[in-house]
Amino acid sequence: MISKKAKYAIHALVKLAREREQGPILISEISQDGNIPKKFLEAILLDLKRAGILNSKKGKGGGYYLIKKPEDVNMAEVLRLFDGALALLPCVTHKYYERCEECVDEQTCGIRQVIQLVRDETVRILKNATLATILAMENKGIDLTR
Amino acid sequence: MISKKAKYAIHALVKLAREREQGPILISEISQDGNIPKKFLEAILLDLKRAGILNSKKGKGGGYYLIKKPEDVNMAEVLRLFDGALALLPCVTHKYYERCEECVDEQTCGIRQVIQLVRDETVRILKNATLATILAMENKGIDLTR
DNA sequence: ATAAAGTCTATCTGATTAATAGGGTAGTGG
DNA sequence: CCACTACCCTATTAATCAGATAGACTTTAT
Repeated sequence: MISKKAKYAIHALVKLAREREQGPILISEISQDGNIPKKFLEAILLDLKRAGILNSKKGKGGGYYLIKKPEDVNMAEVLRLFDGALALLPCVTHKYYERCEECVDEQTCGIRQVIQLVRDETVRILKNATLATILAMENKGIDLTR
Repeated sequence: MISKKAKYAIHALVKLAREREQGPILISEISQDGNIPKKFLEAILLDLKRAGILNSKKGKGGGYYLIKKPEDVNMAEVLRLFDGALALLPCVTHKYYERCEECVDEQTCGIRQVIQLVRDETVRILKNATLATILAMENKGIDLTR
């Protein structure tokens, strides 16, 4: 399961992408719109700013806005930012790699190979899922799951 | 990330499948073999017994043994048993379904659709990964990740 | 009977998640 | 230049869960 933090982040990003023509958007507006605790959201948006996805403007008429192009913000990046590795085991990640003590030979470990397959597919799908494709799906009412 | 409990469970199952011709295997042997805390492992094996995957025999010569065929025990089942839903969001699960408050229209929610895709692929791979296929991979030294 | 082995109940610690509070600081319009 | 707005920062908290441990109990083979 992804954390609420990541989920809130995605909702905020989708909103910011959808309304990116309208200038900076207030934290309080995003908060109300998405049922997200305001203070909690502040921290999330800050993280996204530090990650170079958003920027902010203070004072009257301020707020947050997207600086990356919607097609350049993918879900793999966002989930990694808030929840760390996407893989189900530390031994199949790059950045968060950790060896399993019980593993005699990592190269032939059957469990590891299965988890690796899952990870590869997950990353592939999440990298294809950008704010642009998400918006497109919502606009066109396409339902991929049917 | 999957819990240690699930990981321990898989390791124990693989061992029990590998050595299933040799009669019941002691908790303590599985424990030592896999660097798994014995008391912790006890609870895990009990869960697997209650789930109808293992059976046990008390007293001398006792221990745990597989009652399902290795090809009938898949990783989706095991992970669900210990970690609950495989999906990344509660709104795309069946058994653990929970609606997102912020979701206006679930049918067209772009985020949900992406997560649904990930879930479907994950389930597909994990259902194909049985104890039998894992053993086969280890025996033949096949490395799917290369 | 007795030793071997699984079963049950209870508890504990530490980490993490989610959230809240309250103030500090800095841009911006008038 | 000043007041307003809204971002920024620190600390704390409650709840939950993961992981692990302890000890007594029950069943079974010999």
